[in-house]
Amino acid sequence: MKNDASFFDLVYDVVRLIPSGRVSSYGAIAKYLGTAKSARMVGWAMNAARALPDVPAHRVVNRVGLLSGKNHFAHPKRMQELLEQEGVEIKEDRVLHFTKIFWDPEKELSL
DNA sequence: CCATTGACTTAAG
DNA sequence: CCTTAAGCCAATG
Repeated sequence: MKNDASFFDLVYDVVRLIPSGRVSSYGAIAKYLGTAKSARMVGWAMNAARALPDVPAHRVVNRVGLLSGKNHFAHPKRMQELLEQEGVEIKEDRVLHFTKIFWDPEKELSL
């Protein structure tokens, strides 16, 4: 059996766990995976995640709640719309109440 | 193999 | 939270 637990697969696994109406950050996910300094790699993984329907990449934003990845979606507005559909308020491409709806895998999963 | 790039983060101002 | 600078690591050319 080949456990091809690639970095990407691990990222997908965490991102899939993000509940609706919540958002997480690349750094938080990276840290959870043990590669805290490779937050960029999480973004890179997300780039590949576009092909995967199970990976809600729109719930992953940067550390200040900025929709840094919106430009990589089908349409730049897509990410904001998806988040708003889940009850996340967006203003100027930024998540409102970011600290409140922020979902940290290290905290939420280790409780 | 070396250079560039990127959906980031942190530190300092 | 804004800007500038530097660090980080994998993929891509």
